[in-house]
Amino acid sequence: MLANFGIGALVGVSQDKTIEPRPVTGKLSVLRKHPIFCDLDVEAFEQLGRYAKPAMLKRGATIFSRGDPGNSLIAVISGTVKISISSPDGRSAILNLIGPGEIFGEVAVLDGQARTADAIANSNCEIVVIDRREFLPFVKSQPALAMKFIELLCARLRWTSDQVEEVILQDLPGRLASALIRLTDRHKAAKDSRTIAVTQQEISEMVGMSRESINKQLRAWALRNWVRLEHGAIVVLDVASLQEIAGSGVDDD
Amino acid sequence: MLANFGIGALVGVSQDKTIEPRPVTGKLSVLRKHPIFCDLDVEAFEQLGRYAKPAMLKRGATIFSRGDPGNSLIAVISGTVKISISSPDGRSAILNLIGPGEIFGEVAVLDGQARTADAIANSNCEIVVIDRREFLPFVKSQPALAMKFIELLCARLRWTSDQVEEVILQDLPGRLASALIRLTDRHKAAKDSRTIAVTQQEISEMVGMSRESINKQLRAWALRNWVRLEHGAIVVLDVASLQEIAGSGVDDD
DNA sequence: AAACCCGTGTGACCTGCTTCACATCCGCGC
DNA sequence: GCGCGGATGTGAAGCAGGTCACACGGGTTT
Repeated sequence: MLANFGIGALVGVSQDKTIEPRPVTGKLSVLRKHPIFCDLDVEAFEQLGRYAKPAMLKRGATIFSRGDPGNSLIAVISGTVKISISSPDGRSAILNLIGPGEIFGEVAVLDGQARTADAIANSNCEIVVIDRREFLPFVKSQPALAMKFIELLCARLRWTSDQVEEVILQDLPGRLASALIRLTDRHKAAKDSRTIAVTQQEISEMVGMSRESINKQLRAWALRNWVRLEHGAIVVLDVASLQEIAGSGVDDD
Repeated sequence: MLANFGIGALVGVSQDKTIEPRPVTGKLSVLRKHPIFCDLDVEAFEQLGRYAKPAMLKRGATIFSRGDPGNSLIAVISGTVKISISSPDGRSAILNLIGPGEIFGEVAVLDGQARTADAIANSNCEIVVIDRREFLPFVKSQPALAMKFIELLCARLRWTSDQVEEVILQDLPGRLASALIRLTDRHKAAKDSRTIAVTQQEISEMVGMSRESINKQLRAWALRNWVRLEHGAIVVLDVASLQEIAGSGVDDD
């Protein structure tokens, strides 16, 4: 049962001595670059490392579900995690994709409320979990950290507001273009900034439109060499043209 | 000129000046209840009062526009302010309505980036403006305040995520029902919790659908006594039924 | 009271997107 | 290599909701 990969597995990982040759710090080095932690002094970061419980997840594993108590902050070491919500009738929407070196689940940890969305491993993943009871005092002991979190939350808020704006004001081409641009921006740290490793199904769920419609639009753009379609990935060739579409409701085609 | 609608009238305090012995602090008392400020000690709050520059606005006045530098935090004393965005082709979307005792514009102040939306007085308003250069140091001098802002940002994030969810997953009845419920929740402090003082045009912009469609749906519900429609207001009569619609994509009608 | 303006109410038509129903392609396990 | 499942490609048909074009009503300005 997949449920085993859930909270139980995550929280209880402390006892694994076999998997862990070096202390957690090795894996955690990806996190060192994250804006939240980059300014932390060495001792504090190692302290954090002691709180972090590592876990491996198989694709499809549930990390937490909407309504769960927000007991932990999660950082992704490798793989990607999908933050999504789903309606009773089976439709689902992807709110965010979290990649290596990023963290998620901070809202519920910080305000103590229930999780508002589901977190599911989108590929095989390596993550670390930090318990709320250890993390909150830690934040309070590091005054600068609180400001960092404020910045993080502001960034999230901007990202989410952008989504609202797109979905309400723009039509299919506009939304799709905006989404592609946001995704290239996000991954610009990666080697090939223009290649976005997502399926069309995933894009459709991020944008809130049907997979078929997305495919047709992408295809139209592929003919004009604005994008190139690959298996499980989209390569953005002409950012400027997409920005044109995203910026104003002007019709293309 | 309508401008001398008078502070007294707006604040809801009687015109006679006897009620208002002290200047700014009196107006600011509305803010004292706000979660951000309620735990502040007296001196700190008065300090804040000294930073606050009061202003009167006529309906339709622009407080800031998207792209402006985020120089100030604004608190509403009386009236309501509309946070919205608009596309080049004239369509516009309302992200939030800010009422008396609430604050807005904190994101840009906290992260130093540009404003992502427009703020416009939705009625004649009395506001106070706090400059970023005074406010940021103040926040840092009050450690508890940073945590308060974290909570505020979390709440905003939840509000905005809810919006994304609604807009992506739900159809017209669902979105409308959700919006009405959220609005009744917000105003439950007011005298009549079930009366929402918004026009149908405004609702349509919050929900991202046409005014006509909204009207037809509301009318259908009015026949069933789920709501009552008034001039510039909607009275929610049967919250449970609306929750039913909002909760699952089940079709009504 | 007449003239406005703004919010509301309502129908007829139009369209962008969904749904459905497929065919195809690619990668991967056996 | 063969088969299977997930990802992609594509057309036909339907419908939710948008757009347009009105009419009404009530409140406030002149």
